Amino acid sequence: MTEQEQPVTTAREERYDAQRIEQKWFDRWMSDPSHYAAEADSTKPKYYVLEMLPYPSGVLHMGHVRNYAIGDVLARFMWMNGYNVLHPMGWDAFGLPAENAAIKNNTPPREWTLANIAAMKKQFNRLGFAFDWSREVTTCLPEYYRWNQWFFLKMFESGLAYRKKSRVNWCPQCCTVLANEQVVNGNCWRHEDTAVEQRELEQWFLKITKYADELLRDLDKLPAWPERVRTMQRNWIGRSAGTLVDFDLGGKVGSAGSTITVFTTRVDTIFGATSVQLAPEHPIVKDMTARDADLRAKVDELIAEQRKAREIGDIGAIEKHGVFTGRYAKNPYNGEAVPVWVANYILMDYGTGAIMSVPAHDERDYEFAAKYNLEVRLVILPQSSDPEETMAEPALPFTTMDGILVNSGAFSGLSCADAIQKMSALAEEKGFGKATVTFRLRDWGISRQRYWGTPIPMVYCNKDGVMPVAEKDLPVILPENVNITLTGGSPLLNVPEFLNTTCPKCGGPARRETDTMDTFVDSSWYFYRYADAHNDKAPFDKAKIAYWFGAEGIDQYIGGVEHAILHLIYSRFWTKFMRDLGLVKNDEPVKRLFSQGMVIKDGAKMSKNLGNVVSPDEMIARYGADSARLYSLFAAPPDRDMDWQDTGIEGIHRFLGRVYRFFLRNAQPEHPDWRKPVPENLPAEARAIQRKLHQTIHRVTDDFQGRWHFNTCIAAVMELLNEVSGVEDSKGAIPVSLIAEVQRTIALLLAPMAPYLAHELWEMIGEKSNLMKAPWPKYDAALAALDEIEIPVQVNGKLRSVVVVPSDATDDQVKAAAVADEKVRSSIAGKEVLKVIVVSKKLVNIVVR
RNA sequence: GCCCGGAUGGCGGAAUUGGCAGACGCGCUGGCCUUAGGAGCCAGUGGCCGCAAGGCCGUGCAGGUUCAAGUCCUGUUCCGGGCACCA
Repeated sequence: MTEQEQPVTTAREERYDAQRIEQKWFDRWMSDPSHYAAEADSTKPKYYVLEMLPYPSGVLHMGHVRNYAIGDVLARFMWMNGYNVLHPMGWDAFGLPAENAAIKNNTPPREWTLANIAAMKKQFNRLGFAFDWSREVTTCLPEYYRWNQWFFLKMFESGLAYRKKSRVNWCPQCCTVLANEQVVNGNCWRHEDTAVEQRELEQWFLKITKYADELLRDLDKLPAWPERVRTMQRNWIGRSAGTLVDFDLGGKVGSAGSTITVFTTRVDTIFGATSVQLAPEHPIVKDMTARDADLRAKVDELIAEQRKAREIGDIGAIEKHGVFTGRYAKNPYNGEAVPVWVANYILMDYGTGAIMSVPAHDERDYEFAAKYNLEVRLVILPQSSDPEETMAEPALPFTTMDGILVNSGAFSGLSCADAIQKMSALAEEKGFGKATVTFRLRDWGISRQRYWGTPIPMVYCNKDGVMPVAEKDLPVILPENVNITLTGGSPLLNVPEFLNTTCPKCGGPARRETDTMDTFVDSSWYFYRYADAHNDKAPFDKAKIAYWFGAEGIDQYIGGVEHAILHLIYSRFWTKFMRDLGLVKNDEPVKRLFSQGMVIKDGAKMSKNLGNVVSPDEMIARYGADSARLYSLFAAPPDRDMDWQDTGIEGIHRFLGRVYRFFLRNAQPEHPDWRKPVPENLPAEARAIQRKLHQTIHRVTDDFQGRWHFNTCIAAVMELLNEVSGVEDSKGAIPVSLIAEVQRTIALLLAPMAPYLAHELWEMIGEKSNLMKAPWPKYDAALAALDEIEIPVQVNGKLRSVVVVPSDATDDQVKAAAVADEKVRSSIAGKEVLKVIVVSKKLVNIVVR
């Protein structure tokens, strides 16, 4: 039998053996450590693509595979398009799980973490991710965290790092403090069923609020970020413009003075204020309760309620109530004395902890006033284009800004917006208030009472007080062989050789800070370190940052939306601080951000509890890394949640098998025509293949550059394969040179997504160059064009026929063909043709009656 | 309560600019090949009516704009996410 006549079988040698192929290329790639390294002094344009660094838990999950597959595809695509690509990877290696593991397995956190890193690195490499390991960053190593300490000292010098006693969120499971950002619905973000407690502790804070305005404003500089993320950050920063107004108590109550300053966004309603409401923890309340045990008991109850609600995480759930203090305060606008209350719905940590209560124009105040029978005084009436509505008695509470002031002295008749401006100006002029802006954003508390983190480089001297460690003495090394317990307080308190030190100023005995830094410090600037990972003189060299970051930062950052607030707002803050230090020129760290969706199975996020976890190792063992990667790209567009289906990856694996066999049977690199150009004037069958080929290049390239719908890229290659899979039956009609072009192109198009198989195919067709950096195929519009096009013909908007016309047919010719079509004629027979709409090259619609 | 997403066959999804709804894959059905099949190949596969040709219906729901709507507008339901006594 000749080769062509052999029956279609999958003999042993024809089977797509992913393990064999992948092992072969794995060995080759791993033998060259600089295989994926960015070029040092390149004349090529740079492209910095980054995926968020993982926590080294020791085991990769499918979410990782998906996240890093997306980044890897992009990096490889950019290489093929001639860019100098930086695609680094590192480890977010500090954090509590290492301590938990230490307790459980009696393994030191460092050992445990480094072993996990080694294991995960192996998995990453096995998946074929093109990471430049020469720039690997591991945040738990002193060569990295010394720069956390260095930045901390710089912040301390600039007054951005400060210490204060404050009420903090305390997770009893973690035995440490949490940042506001780490409290989710009143629970710990790591222990979703553990309520966060409130404690008073001395803490280090970073003054992120200094940049609140800029962090908000510069969101407008980030059009290539998902709108969702920008909105979340906007809400988190929570800018609110309003007015401060002093209400006079007519005499000192205690040390907190005789003035209650309220914050309001609606000073225009102040003539309707019928009480002042204080937060239970307001300092003036303390004064007022000092000699009134009865009042104190009631206030303590309010405090307890608030605390409880905060711990449950639903502060809105408690019923509003309060207590009258017996005192009155003077409204400076009309001189009226209004009663002062303490209420459980007033928060001490927003605004000034005091409000004016305007029941007629605020929902909460209305609810409160109704309960205690406080006066409701209407001072705004509606203004509407409808005269019926204008100045009519509105339903209460009337909270909109579209209104006119009444009963407001000299301000009556003004619009709300005008009144706010004029009344704020008056306050400033008379000295009883001013326009102001408050933020929801709080300073970032970074102290953690844990061992496995960056030591805060400060010491406490009895003589000199709080002193920074000298820069030359960095790093402050985290000691090893520490007994780790979760009993509250840092394990470092029990390490005398760490704890006891000398004062940098006087040389006398001093005690080290034992708190370590929040691990979000580590991830706030790690991506700069990749540009100069081994610098031991500075966090990085400015010139290298200037090259890789340019004016706008990382070209493409990819990660989960769960970091939309925490990591990304801290990183933006850190960049602005570094810019002010003169270290970087970019205002923002990340130009383009992409948030990929989660991996779901059986309708839920994969989790051990639900038992719906799919192990990447198992998938790789069964189908190979290419199939795992390709399926994670094929199952859904990358920004959407992806539903994992075990049969889906089988389908992808079958597809790769079909590709492999198509090459196996049709590659003839020794054929004299193999490298010749494809002849012109191809027979129809060959021409169809050539057209499909160029259409496919077009579709895939478009999707890679534009909307990143890798699922349709893969579908396009599948269609191409379906189109050409019949060539074996038509030997002769298809020129060898065209088969060669098809095979070269398929290898190139698959190279970013399924690198192992693509490299094997590239070799099978006799190519010697490095596929990883081979030029991306060019599409030829003329070759992709159709000779004839199908035009659907509708009658009254319903499809009735399809006519085939030459692709250069005029609208009139198309119309003529449509009207001449037999099916069309029979469906318009006996009816009056009102109109014929011809959409060029698209469609004909005949409107009849 | 406010702010973002989303809803398309049995399933994942496609339709990029208002112009043939269901590409591609899974699953299913039938066939081929095989000692065998968890391999491979071919064909069919939105629903309803019909032997067929063909017809009617169909993108969460109710309206609207248009020659033409999954796509635009108004309202609404459900699902997911974020924020939330924020003054």
